[in-house]
Amino acid sequence: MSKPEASTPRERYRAQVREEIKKHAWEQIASAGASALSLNAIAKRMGMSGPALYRYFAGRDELITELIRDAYRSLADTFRARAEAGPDLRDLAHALREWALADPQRYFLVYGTPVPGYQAPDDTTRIASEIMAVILDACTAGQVPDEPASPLEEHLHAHRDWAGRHPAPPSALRRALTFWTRLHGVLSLELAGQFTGMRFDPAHLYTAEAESVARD
Amino acid sequence: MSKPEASTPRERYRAQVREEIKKHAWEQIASAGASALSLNAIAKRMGMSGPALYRYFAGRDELITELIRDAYRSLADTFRARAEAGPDLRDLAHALREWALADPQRYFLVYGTPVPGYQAPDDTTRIASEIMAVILDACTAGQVPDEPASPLEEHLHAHRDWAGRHPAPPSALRRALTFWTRLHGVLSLELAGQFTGMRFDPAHLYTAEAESVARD
DNA sequence: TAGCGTTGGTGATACCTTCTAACCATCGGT
DNA sequence: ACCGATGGTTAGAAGGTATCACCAACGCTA
Repeated sequence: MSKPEASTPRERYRAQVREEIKKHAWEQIASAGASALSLNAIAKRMGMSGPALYRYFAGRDELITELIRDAYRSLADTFRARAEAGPDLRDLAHALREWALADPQRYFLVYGTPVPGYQAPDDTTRIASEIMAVILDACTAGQVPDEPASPLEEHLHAHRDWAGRHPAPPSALRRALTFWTRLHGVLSLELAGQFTGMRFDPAHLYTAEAESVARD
Repeated sequence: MSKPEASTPRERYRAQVREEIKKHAWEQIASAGASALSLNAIAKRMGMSGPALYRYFAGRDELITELIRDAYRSLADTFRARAEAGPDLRDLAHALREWALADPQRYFLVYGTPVPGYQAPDDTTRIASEIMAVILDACTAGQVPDEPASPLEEHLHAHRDWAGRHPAPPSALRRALTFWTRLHGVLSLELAGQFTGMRFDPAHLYTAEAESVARD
């Protein structure tokens, strides 16, 4: 999942055990949420007792941090993979939804409720901007160079540090952000179960929102 | 906050202690998130020891459920209060953002990451539909009776149980949902700190999204 | 091949949490 | 003045994180 190559057999064993720990952690998170993750329970399921896990992770926080990192990487990978088939916003939107529905708690680990004190590791921001670059590509692609910029677009263009060195016009900056926020809006509410009870199909709403960004 | 009137002095005292417990709970949630809520810590801060709180709440879950209920009621109240000044979507959007920024963790308690097993109490769905009714009012107000309905609007109209007996045309159903999802998309990402690092002002993006629903 | 440092695993322990059980005090109505 | 309902206490079970001291086993090196 992360580092397939290891030189010595010791390191290979270590990496393998770490992966097994993470595997059990994901199962536990998927079934009861991240807040219910228990190192003790993982250890028991792996046949070893309690404190052994501390040889592989400094503590619960470091394990969760590692899972967040993996989730980020996984999302970035699926985005990049999809983008290689052509920079289409609808495709990206569909890939995002597939990825989220495959494991809702994994989505929430990345985009869900944050713990007030917690600081995401700095390399996740690098992955986040990698994701944003793919979106910016797709937003820049099908667009005519420049129409007159709206006030919002002026503002975003004035603070475009987050776009890095990407040559996206102001309108693409705005479209990339609304792509992100609109899809997250529908998706997170759907995954949170806020639509259950209402009988409509969230997929239709989702594709309509994706369309609203693609055509404008 | 919830039941100001009580007959006997005993019940009055009980209600008062319950409110104080909730007050401390909110402080704790605001500073460390809902997952870090500790009944023991609350009891200590109130000068009484441990299990006394179980005379007032059956357990941690019931306390959190009560907080969620209060949060829902608070949001519905601010919505209704704002709606009495006239059914304007921009005003509602502004009221929502104010309410969310006042206490981000309270927002996440309502719309944030759900615990897989947990079931929201059924009376929250009643409050949720009350909120939705206000939005539907505002969406129906400034609208011409009927343009040709889009496929999404047809679908929503075919499954309009969630709108109750509200006389909203198909276009209003769609606008109400996108109002909800688009604003939640910007707001939740902002509150989660996903925009920190990017230097732009989320307020501009938020008002632009509110505008996008108001004008269409 | 013998030695030995590094590494992985163990049980004991401290300290936290939720929550139950048993006991006691106090309030308020009859 | 009595007595049940109510509120509060301590003790304790069960389970969590995390540290410590100890032990075994692996693998490199002399």
